[in-house]
Amino acid sequence: MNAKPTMKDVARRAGVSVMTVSRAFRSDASISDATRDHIRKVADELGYVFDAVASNLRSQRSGFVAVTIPSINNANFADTVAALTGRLDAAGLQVLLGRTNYDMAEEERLIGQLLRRQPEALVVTGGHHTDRARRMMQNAAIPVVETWDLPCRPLGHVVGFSNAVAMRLLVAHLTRRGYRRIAFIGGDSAYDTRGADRRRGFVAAMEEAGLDPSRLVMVGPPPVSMREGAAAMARLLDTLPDTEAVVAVADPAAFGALTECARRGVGVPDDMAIAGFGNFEISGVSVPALTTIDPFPTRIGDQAGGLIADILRGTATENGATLIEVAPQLVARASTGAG
Amino acid sequence: MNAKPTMKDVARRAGVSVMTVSRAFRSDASISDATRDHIRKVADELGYVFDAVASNLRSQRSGFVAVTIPSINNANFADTVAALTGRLDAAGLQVLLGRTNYDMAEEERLIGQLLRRQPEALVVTGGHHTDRARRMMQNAAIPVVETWDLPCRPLGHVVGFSNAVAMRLLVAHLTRRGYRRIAFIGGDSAYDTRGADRRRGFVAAMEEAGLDPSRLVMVGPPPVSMREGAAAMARLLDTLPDTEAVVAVADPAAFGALTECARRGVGVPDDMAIAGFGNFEISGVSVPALTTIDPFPTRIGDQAGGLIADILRGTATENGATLIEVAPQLVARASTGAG
DNA sequence: CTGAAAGCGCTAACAG
DNA sequence: CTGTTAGCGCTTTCAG
Repeated sequence: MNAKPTMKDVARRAGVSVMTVSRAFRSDASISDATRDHIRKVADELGYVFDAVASNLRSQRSGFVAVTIPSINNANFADTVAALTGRLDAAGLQVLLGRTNYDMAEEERLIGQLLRRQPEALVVTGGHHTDRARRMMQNAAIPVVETWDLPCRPLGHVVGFSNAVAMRLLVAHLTRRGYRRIAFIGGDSAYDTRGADRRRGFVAAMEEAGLDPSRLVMVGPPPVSMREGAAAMARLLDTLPDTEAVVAVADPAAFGALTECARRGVGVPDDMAIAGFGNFEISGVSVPALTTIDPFPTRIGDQAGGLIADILRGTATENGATLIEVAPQLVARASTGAG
Repeated sequence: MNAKPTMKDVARRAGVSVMTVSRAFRSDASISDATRDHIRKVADELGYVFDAVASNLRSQRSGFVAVTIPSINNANFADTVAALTGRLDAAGLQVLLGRTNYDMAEEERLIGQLLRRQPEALVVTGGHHTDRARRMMQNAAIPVVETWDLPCRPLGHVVGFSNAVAMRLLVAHLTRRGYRRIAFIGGDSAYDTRGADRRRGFVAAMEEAGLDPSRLVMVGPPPVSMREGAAAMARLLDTLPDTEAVVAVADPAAFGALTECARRGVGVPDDMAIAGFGNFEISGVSVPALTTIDPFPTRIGDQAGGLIADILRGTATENGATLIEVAPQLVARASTGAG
């Protein structure tokens, strides 16, 4: 065995032309079953591996969909990517995944890298981007889908929800249950734009309810870890001990806060109510279970994937930009006295 | 603006040859700084995007490293991928990630898909593969690294540890602290090969200690969720109430077991000791904190990434296969009466 | 340091 | 249903 066999080698050995071999490796092409089976068998014997790089260049179709997420290790984004991958896989498309680490500058760099691979569509998490990143995406002349947000200035398609509105659901739930002195635990707003949106939503909802929105505990850059959630709760209990309820930017932080209460013998929800965001697995299992918001990550991925598959297949109208709102839902549980 | 500009367009506009433009987009090529700056500026004005597909075909270097992991949403694998990505990124390589869903048949399919993209190296999680997958990887004539395991028949390089030996650390820790009736909570062994290795390691260690290794609670296919961990603990408390300690196949399941004890008023560690695997964030934050094994996922990713970067750069010896053992470590905490 | 010619492996477009 | 011709956009190779 010398160099890697190409279609030419398969063609020679199978006694057909290269073009026929090419057809044997595609699903739609018109070719007799007998010929296809024969060619495939010969290819297997030779250890032939189809060269997608050459195929992509000639056909000007990469089969890639570039996807950026803030973090790989986050159940919400992972669920979206899983659903998205499933939909795209069914359409013969492959996800090219990049992680921004909650950093717009890194997102810009990443998008530049990904676009070199000639993706057929681009899915980004969030609606905040650097100007250069916006320009690159617009110039790319491919469908762009922003997710997990409802951007003010959409680049193209949108599959998401308003993070601010989601927080209102939480504040409304807490005020309905009689909580007044409500605090917010979040990350450094300079980085996590979705987290900042949630904080703004919290503040706005508190103001509308005529409550003091100034109980804000900000920790380091996102994601806010369980440990940071615990530390934030410790700070809160030390400095604002009359706080009645806490909303955390996400469930892991909320769980951390819960553990701090457990360590200090602060009863949840009797002495302190706690709510999170994301409906992570832990929020349903912890004792007590955590009230949270379900943003339906799988639905987001399904919708985005379906949209892209339709557009690339030419099925979609593609008249302007699609806006698919996936409405988040309150999940009321014991940590706020519900359930 | 018509079609997407190519190097030819940039070359014409910059008054140089295509070759010079090509050089302007690489770091090593010999070209004057003035020319490079000029070309880059022209390219920016034109909105030129380097076409990696064409570059790959001609140079026969894709810049891809294919990586398979069982699940995206798992802190351990995510940490390995993050570290790996960091190392490879520094070497100008891009990760092409695929998820096997803990399924060897899916792994086989995925590897076939990934190899068509002409990756320069392949990193797989685990040392168990279908025969066809093994053959594909061997025929690919690229460096293969198996991780998170110490395979009996390595395909090439290995960066990992013995899952069985890791369980011995846990059993030794528990017996040292006086626990005798120790149970194991794990997933359906037909699927999760690493989980099955851990179960075997548990059984072997129990036998060596002269203890009964038959307290096994197997739940569904992996990953074992928190909820399944809780259900398994419930079953255990109902059917084998004299059990003194539990080892779970991974931390989430261990945490689920812990919550079931909390719901039932079973004291941990006084009435029941619990240990997990993976040193996930939750094991350090839960109340009580969970004893676990740290498999050093970041170290695995760093080592695998460094190895590949060295090999592809031609720095590595590449005489045969490298074996890098990353020894896992016991993290003793309150859930087994330690810490 | 810069340029001209050739071709990577495959498929679009057409012809039969 | 199968074959022929040309060429995707870049880089290797060689020459200046």
